[in-house]
Amino acid sequence: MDVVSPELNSLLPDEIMDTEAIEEVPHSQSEPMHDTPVPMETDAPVTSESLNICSNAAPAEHVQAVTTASSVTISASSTLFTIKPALATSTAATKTTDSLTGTTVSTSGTQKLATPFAFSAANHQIILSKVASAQATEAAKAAAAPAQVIKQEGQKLLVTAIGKSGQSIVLQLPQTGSKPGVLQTSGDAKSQTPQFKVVTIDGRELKPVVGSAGNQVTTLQAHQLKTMQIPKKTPASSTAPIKFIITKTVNSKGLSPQTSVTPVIAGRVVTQTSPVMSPKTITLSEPHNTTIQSVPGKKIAISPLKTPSKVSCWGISTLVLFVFVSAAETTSRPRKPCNCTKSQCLKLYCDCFANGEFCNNCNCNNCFNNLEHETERLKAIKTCLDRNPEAFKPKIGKGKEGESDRRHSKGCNCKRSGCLKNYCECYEAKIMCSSICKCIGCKNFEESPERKTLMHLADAAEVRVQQQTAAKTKLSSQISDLLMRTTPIISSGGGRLPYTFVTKEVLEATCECLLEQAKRAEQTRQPQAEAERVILEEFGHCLMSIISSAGKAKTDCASINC
DNA sequence: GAGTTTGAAACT
DNA sequence: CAGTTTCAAACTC
Repeated sequence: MDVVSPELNSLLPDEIMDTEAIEEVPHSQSEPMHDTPVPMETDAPVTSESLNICSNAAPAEHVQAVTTASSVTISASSTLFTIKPALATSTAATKTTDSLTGTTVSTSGTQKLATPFAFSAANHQIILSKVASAQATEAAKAAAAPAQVIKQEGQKLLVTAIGKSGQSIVLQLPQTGSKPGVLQTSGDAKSQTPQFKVVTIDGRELKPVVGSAGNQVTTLQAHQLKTMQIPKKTPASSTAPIKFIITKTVNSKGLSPQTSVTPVIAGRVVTQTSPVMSPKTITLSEPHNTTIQSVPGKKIAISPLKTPSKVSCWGISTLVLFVFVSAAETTSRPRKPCNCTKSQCLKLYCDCFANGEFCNNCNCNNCFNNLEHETERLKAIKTCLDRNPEAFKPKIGKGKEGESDRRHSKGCNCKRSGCLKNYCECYEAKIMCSSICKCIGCKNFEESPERKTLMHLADAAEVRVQQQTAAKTKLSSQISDLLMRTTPIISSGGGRLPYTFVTKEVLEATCECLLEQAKRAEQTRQPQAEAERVILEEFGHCLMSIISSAGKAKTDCASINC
């Protein structure tokens, strides 16, 4: 379903609508852009910068963004970006390569990124990107082009864009489908301001949106989509945000309406650098006042793992912050706690770290995989990526044509397990070994009788577990029901069953009676059978007394209530 | 729960 | 790249 209105189509360049070829999308004609990969290095000065990441309530283990007073690490695909404030004095130059574009990001003191700044929420992804204009002017350079998604509420995404002098913003929603769509804000051609775009991916439907100038919140509807002119920046309003609410419609892949969504992240790309010669460099850093804003204590990490299937590449590479937003999703996919003892959870031995997540409720010792040790964590991430640029990519990917849909990206190397135990990463992922596996004595292939037997056993076990679970649920339900029916107290007009009178005192008295009978039987040297009989008989008397008392109490109560 | 086995990750 | 060591999870008892 195309969620973009014809009206919008006429307003925006066709390529924006092409969600199938987002990487090759040329720039708007009104906004001259480079149509070649952007050089990632530039000596252009940094004008200003701001990266602002916050989370309202995202579960710690799912929100992946790390920011500190000194740096922010963002990774896209296998790329690691370390973003430092403009005033950072570090001279340690680092380079990372964007596997998607093949370009290199260099850092030296100040991180310069010829990339858009992007982030995502849950399975849908939002990419905010700052796109440099080839003809950007000094005025444009000075003007910030910020935006940030503040949070998500149900089907709505609240996006804050800080107004920029003379900048026009067009918001366009993506087409549905599996490929990324584009939600773009573009700079005003006349003012030659840098472009600014917002991208959504994963085929999520977003209702076309538009915001009106001024500091207000607007729910944007498809028919409202239009070009918006942000008023000239004034000192008084320069920091005041213009807010948009992007309303997300539900599609087959969407979150359920009941999903309690928490957001997310706010990202802001404020400036770009060189206006003419190297307009593709963007500087990101943290704002002065805050890092994690909305919800203290909530962890935010930038995951090097959660990579989109495709990332916008408008002549520039893309930074993507993957953010998971749903508490419900968290509970539905709890991460197994790690038990690392020696790795400080900063090596790929640690599953949490390997999945780009913070340790949370783990059993690890000396854990550094947390916000308190973000410097070390960032360094460790970089080390891993230096060693293997695909270290954080999912190991289970799509196989070659003609092969299974899913296969291990590297293949396993099992020698003794026959690839039929969870030691084997293929088996653990419930996929069969493939031609790239180097395993010895593999039994994890389609026709393997051992594998079939194991599968049958596993299926049977699963059925058994399901049955047991169902039985437990039913029993629990029955108990609850029984308790509910016996809970009503006298004052409510209901009656108590006799056993509710079996208090501690009554039990003690009953036991004393039974013991007394036992003593008598022993003293009179009665046979054991006779002793048991009198004890049971006494027990019956006790029960009758309890029942009788209960009935009497009920009667008394009824008369009182009358 | 302790000890063993296993194979990926890390190291040389 | 190959061999070795380290590590944490899987497994066994």
